[in-house]
Amino acid sequence: MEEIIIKKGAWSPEEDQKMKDYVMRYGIWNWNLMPKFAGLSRTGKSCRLRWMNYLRPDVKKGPFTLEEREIVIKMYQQLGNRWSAIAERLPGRTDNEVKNFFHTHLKKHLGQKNIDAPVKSRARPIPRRTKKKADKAQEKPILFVDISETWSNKSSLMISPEAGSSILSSSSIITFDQNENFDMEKTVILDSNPAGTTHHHHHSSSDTLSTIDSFVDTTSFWLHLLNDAHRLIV
DNA sequence: AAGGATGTCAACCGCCCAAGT
DNA sequence: CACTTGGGCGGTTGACATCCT
Repeated sequence: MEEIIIKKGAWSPEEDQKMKDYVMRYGIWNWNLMPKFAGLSRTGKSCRLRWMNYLRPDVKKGPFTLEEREIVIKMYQQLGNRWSAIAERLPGRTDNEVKNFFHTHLKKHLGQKNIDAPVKSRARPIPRRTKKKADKAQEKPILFVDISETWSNKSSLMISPEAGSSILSSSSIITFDQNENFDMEKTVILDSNPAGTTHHHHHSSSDTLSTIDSFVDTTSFWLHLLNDAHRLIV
C-alpha cells in the first residue's frame, strides 16, 4: 500500500484550481472520496471547509456592510453563539466568517454591554440540526454512489434499457439502495459503457436489479460519467 | 529602523448528530 | 439495540500583517 502524505495548512492556488475544476465537472458527491479523484492530498474535511468558506462561487468576499453588522449583533442577542444560524441570515457569509467577524470586530469594539448573548455557550434552545437528510434530498436530488469495499453487498449499478429517454438513444444507469425502488427521477443517461465492456442487463420489472461486479475496477470512470450525466438532469 | 505587541482570519481539532447498517 | 459513517458545528490555533513604541 502506498503511503499518502496528507497536506495541511494554507491552500495553494494550484490546489484551489484543482478543486474548482473538479467540482465544476463532477459536482459534490462525497467529501471523503473526492480528494482522491480530484488529485488532492487533503482530507475530505479540509476540502469541504475550503469549498464552503472560500471556493464556492456564492461566497461573499470583502468587509461586512453596516447592515450585515447590525444583523450579526441582533442575531447574536437572539441566538447566542449559533454562528451557522446567524450566517443563514447573511447571504454569502459563512459561519466561520461570522464567527471571526464577531470575535475580531464586535466583541472587543462594542464590549459585552451592547451585545449580551441570551444563552451561555453550548446551550442550544433550538436543535442544531433542523434539516433531515430526506428534506435535503428533496431540495436537490443527489446521486448517491457507494463505492466501499463491500460495494456488492450494499448497492449496485443498474442499467435499464426501458429507462432510456428520447433524449439519447442509450442505456440508463441508476444507483439504488437495497430498499429503494426504481426511481426515474434518479435515472442517469449515459452514452457508453466503460472500457467497452457489456454491462447491459435487461429487466422486465422495476425491481429486478443487477450488480456490476467489476465496478471497483472502474470506479473512477463510472463516477465521473455518473457525475457528468447527473449534471444533465439536475 | 527594529522588533515586540496586537489584530486578523484561514484552517485545524474534537465533538456532535442523523442516518445507515 | 450498538456501532459506523459522513458531514456539520463552535472553539481554538498559528501564520502572517499591521501597529506601536
